[in-house]
Amino acid sequence: MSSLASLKPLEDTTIRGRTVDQLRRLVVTGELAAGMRLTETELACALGISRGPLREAIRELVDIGLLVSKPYKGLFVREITRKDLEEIYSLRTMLEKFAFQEAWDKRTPEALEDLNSRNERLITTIGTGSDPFGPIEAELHLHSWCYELSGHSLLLQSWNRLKPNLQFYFAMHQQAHARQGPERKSHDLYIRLASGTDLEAMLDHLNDHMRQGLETTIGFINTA
Amino acid sequence: MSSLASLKPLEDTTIRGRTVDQLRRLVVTGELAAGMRLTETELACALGISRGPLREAIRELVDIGLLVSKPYKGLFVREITRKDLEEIYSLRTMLEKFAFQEAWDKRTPEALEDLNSRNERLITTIGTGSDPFGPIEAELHLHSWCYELSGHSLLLQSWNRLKPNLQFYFAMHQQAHARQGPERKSHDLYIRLASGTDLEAMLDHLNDHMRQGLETTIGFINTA
DNA sequence: GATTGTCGGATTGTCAACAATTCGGCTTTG
DNA sequence: CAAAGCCGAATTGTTGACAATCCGACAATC
Repeated sequence: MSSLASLKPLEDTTIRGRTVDQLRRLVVTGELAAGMRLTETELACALGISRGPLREAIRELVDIGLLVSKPYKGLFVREITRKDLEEIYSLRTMLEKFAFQEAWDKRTPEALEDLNSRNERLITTIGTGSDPFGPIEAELHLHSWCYELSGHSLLLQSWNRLKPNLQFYFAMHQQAHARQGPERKSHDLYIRLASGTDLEAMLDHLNDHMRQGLETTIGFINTA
Repeated sequence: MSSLASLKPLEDTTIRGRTVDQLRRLVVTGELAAGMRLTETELACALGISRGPLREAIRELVDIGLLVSKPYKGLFVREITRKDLEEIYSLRTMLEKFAFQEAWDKRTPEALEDLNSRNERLITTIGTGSDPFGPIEAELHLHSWCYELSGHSLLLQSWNRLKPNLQFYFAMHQQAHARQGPERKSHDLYIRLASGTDLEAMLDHLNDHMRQGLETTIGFINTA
């Protein structure tokens, strides 16, 4: 049983699946600069695939919001305005509060252990400065906890759609400020309240947590 | 200016766009029965198009949740379980409450007039029994008001993703019960509170409104 | 001088054929 | 008789070529 739990889902073998992953990575890491223009033919050539599966992959990223398609003009990497960011954060706040409400009574000891291990991983990852995007992923993985625990598949799906946009913005912000991502202490209270008995306090904290995240990162957006 | 405002966006000219529309219509009206098996080749043949654009259209509907794709086995029209329905309603309740919070201070006289006209249209549509799906669309159009008014594009997008699932279920339920869709009076209080000054009362009513909608329709689902 | 018409280049949209993968049942084997 | 291996049909995945569309700039016209 324990050996089965350590099994990781085998990597997507279809070209479309791999292309989605790769394009998403390229976008959220900023390797494809925001606003950059792409064309299907170029991309297909660069990736060494044909346009069929590429188009399907592109359409998925467009749907998520990472790419913007301007018909007959080209494909563009999304740019984030202040309004976009505010929308992302306000929707996220609401989703996460809902997730905690749904997950609250499902917090078994195992689940709380899982939460702690995610936090540990975040702390560890912040320590090692090798992969600059590791901490971002670790933080989002920590926050995914409540969504997964909620057992609400539609909610989890919404979160998974929102996540890449956050990832994208985090990386963009990190790059612009040359900073090392999330702080070590910023999630201590989050974990403590999430493990505690006061749901209302947790929900209140989420408002603060999110607002703080928004405010500390909103500075350098040009209010286009 | 007034003549320009009456212009409607010209219908999607791409095969993919039209296919998405048509497939969605077929699914939400129940013309393609829930659980029904489809194959790309069959569909492409029946629609008179090739598999390229069809695949892209399919993928969009799969993403929304109207179709489920079982690789190498076929494509299936989604089936709705009791849990699905509860998830749809709980998420919708949360989204709509949020929408009203965001839209509350934006309720201009014009906006309220718009709301009333949507309600009028719903009442009218219920009267004429020609198109059995008219009332469903009219009701969803009424509920779209708060999302559109909120100015929150991400929120509106979430609603637009959820909507077809509701539509699908409404039609399914209506067909099973041979009923004429929404009641005339069921939205009176909704409109009155939405036009009023007590946001809290509106939010409370949304809880009731949704729970009622869920309870009156949950009966015939086989709890698979 | 501003509006309308036209043309070339670029991009996306579409198609039909081909390749790869999977599943279910049958056979084989111990 | 149970379990593993194998085979063929069905389905999706992929490709490269072709067609339709759109944009921007330049020319023509009023």
